[in-house]
Amino acid sequence: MSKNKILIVDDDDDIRHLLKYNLEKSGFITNVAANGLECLEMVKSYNPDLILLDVMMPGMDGIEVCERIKSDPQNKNIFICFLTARSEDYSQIAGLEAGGDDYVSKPIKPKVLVSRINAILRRKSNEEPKEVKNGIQINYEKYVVLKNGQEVQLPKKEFELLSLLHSKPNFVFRREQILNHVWGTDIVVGDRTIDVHIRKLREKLGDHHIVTVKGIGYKYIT
Amino acid sequence: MSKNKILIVDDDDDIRHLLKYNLEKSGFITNVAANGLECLEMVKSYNPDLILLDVMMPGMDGIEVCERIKSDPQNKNIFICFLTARSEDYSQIAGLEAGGDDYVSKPIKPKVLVSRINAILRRKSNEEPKEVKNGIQINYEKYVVLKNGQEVQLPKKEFELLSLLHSKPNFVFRREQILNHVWGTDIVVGDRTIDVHIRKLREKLGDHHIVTVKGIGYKYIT
DNA sequence: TATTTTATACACATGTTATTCACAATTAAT
DNA sequence: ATTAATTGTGAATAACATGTGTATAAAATA
Repeated sequence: MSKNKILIVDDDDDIRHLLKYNLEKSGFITNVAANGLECLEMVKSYNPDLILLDVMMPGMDGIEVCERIKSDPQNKNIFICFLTARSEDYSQIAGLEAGGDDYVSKPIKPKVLVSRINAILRRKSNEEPKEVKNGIQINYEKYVVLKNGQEVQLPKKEFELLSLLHSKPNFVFRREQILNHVWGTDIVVGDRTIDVHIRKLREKLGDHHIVTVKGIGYKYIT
Repeated sequence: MSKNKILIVDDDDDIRHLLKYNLEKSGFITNVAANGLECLEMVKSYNPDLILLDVMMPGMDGIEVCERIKSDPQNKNIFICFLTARSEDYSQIAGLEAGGDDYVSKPIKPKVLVSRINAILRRKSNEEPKEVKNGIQINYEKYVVLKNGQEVQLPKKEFELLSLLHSKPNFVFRREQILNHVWGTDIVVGDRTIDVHIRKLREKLGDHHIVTVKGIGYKYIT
């Protein structure tokens, strides 16, 4: 795999340098642009694999830039990751609709960013649709579950619980393991909490997906 | 059994030392790597039995490291245990799909970690002879017994009892040994308890697998 | 703040599993 | 063959784990 080229687009000088420094340290090839127009030009000349795109910029904002890039089919395999301030909730949604592939909230933690970038690039290389297991498919980006193609919105805990079981079908997760991952090692919840969430999942997805292994835990079966 | 070699991979210095200290105190041989690349090299030179692998690392993240390791069939019996923060994206837990065998959530409690590691290594030593013995095969992950390919769900005690006998075919386990393994040294049960469980196993699996050795105990025959 | 949704708690119902026990059957040794 | 020790068996019960209805707390949302 050749090294991945990343284009950093932000009007803030410090942020550009911070990101450039960290990403190069992590083995990426980078280039920078200070505004939307520069960015559009760089896309042609530099041909990046991924663009880190600030949403809020003077002149053309990130969303518009994204739309313009994505409107050219030639750029369809350039991934775009928005950089957003935590407060700008709207831009996140709008941005993803505009064709963004992910977003990272400021303040940016380099470690988080790198790992997120790796995730995006991994997704790129996979590209294959997520596996459907026993009629259930999980979309981590949208945070929804697809049951026979139908979107089902699950509350956070239920989603996480299902994700966990679904991630390794037929593997029996011990209650302790489930607790550690969905609730965390320090948080203490009652004995019946897992059961209740399992019940809700069964109500929503049907009884035949999650099997109880008495004395041990639960498993998602295929 | 020779001591088990554990490779600790984390970019955080403190965590590396904490883990190294605790694991060595518990009798493991350890070595450390600070990032994915180092890890890959250590895999070749150090040949660990188990890798504790941080998921979120700058540069190559844990999942990618895992994928690379597992892609080499030579490494198929190296166990990988992820270290994950609870907050991390669940798509990352899909690391289990990447071939991870288990995971531990941060913050890491040394005792929990050690016991988890022991469990993994035990599983390893059990799993290696994944052999079908006299038509019966045991799958520890799924917690099921395969009788001529048919899955049979056994209650916990029965499963453990069968596992024990099955682990050493034709070896006669004394009743006292069985008691220690399945029930533990402190728990006291009546004389007939073992017999009753043996009976249930025979009912479910057929009479010709477990043989009574009068005055001594039982054995699983092949 | 009011309202709705989500998460947890808890008591109890239910079903399963583990254990006990009295006695029958088997075995090995005398 | 008789005996003593040991194991098998059926049925009862204890112990336990999980499911469920409902209440309440906490969090998210309007």
